[in-house]
Amino acid sequence: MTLNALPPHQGGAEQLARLLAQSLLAGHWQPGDVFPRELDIGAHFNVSRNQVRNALTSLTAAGLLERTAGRGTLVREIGDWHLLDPLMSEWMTGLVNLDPQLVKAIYAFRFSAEPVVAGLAAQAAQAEDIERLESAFTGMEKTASSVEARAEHAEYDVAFHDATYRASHNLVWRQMGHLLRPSIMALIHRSQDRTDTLDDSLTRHRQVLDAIRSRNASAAETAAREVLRRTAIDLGIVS
Amino acid sequence: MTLNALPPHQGGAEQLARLLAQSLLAGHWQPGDVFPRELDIGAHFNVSRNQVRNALTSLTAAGLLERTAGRGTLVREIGDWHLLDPLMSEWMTGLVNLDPQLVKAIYAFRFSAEPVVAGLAAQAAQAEDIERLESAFTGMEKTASSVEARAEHAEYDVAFHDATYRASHNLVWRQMGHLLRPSIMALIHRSQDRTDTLDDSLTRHRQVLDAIRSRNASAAETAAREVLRRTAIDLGIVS
DNA sequence: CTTGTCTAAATGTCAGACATTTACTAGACT
DNA sequence: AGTCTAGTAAATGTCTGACATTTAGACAAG
Repeated sequence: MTLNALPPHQGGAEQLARLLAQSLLAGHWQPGDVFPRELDIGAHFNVSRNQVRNALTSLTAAGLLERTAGRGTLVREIGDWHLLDPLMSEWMTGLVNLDPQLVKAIYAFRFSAEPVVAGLAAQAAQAEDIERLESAFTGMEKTASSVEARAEHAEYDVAFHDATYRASHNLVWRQMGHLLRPSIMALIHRSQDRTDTLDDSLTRHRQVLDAIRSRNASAAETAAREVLRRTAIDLGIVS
Repeated sequence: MTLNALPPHQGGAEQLARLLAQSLLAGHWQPGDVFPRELDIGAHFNVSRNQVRNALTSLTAAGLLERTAGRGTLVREIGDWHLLDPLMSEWMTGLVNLDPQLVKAIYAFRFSAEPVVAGLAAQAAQAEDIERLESAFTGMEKTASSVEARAEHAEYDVAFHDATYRASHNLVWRQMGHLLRPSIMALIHRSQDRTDTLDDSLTRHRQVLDAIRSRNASAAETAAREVLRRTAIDLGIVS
């Protein structure tokens, strides 16, 4: 595998890190492949060795690469990736070629986890949590009709689910909210955003909101499951 | 807050990172506090500025610190910590003074999540997963009676739960296995390891194993809940 | 066939100078 | 007095070159 030449004309090591990471996340590179040497990368993108090292440090911290002193840099297998590192979420977001295996795995996780989270949220939500949920939901409503506001709608969608995780008032669950943006963005092109589909989605989101507001945990669980069910079926996660 | 002088006589920046991280994880330092400057840390521990920068880079990646160019290094609040970063797990493990708030949050997460994971495991487990579970369980049995094998027993305990996460065959759930070691280690001193308690624990673990082996998802869920229930009650997570 | 040594090549580390960002201070001007 | 501006100090960020350390492989001696 070689690198697609794309010199980052602005910004520093973060640009480079994103570039390299996305090359890995797209599914090019086999586990065990040797990654280019620092000096080669630096020469290729015309950046200093420092920048390269900083970028590679990030990728290593994310579990994408493994570096040893005299050997070089090796590509790690997908099972070792730190999918919950916020940097990973940032890299995954906006990547159109995200590995389908990853999209499916993340969605399968959400399908199994979010009902539980919604149930916890129904038990633990405070007034400000309800406000966040309502605000996100009304944003979804406003942007549902127009087609050009699709990106904005997705942002409100992310905000809604993130508010659910936060409402659980658990530090660990809250961290998983980072997975939402890449998961939702990866599927944005998938749904034909037919009007009836969107109406249906809105209705189900509203049921989650209502269940949390009325502190009905089991209702929140089933409602959250219904929100995700259609896409889960499409992805072959559940029948 | 000042640093407890403890010059790491061996190893490089990782030792320093662990030291600094544990100082934060123990709950000293208030959010917003200014962290010592690079040069001061270097002078204090007699290491080069490079080592300090490498260590601080790790802590920053873990969400413990926030660094800006001319301002300095600030301590971030607990809600921003990346609890799922494997480095964090490593730092938390073996830390006796772990913030009780953290211990409780992690255990509350496990109490809500592991039943689901066990259910998935019952659906997705392969032969090798069953083997891992059995191996870990027999290890727990062997080390249950003697008191001096308490640490070894805890390792088998970790291995058992980790095998459950792996058996779910979901990349995201698998990552959460990293939380197990600090969670279990933090509670090792808590239980008086009375014999009847240990017997009870073994019985419940066996029920999880049997349920997964017989592919009974709902039985696995309830069994996993029972494994965690007693400690959850002790911690005040559930009544 | 094993062992030891040498060499090349890669990442890791150091030290110093310099760049950049930020907060603060002191004036100058209205 | 108040406000804008310039300047200064202090912190993190970056660059560069040299050197250290680790690894894999080649090659020869036993």
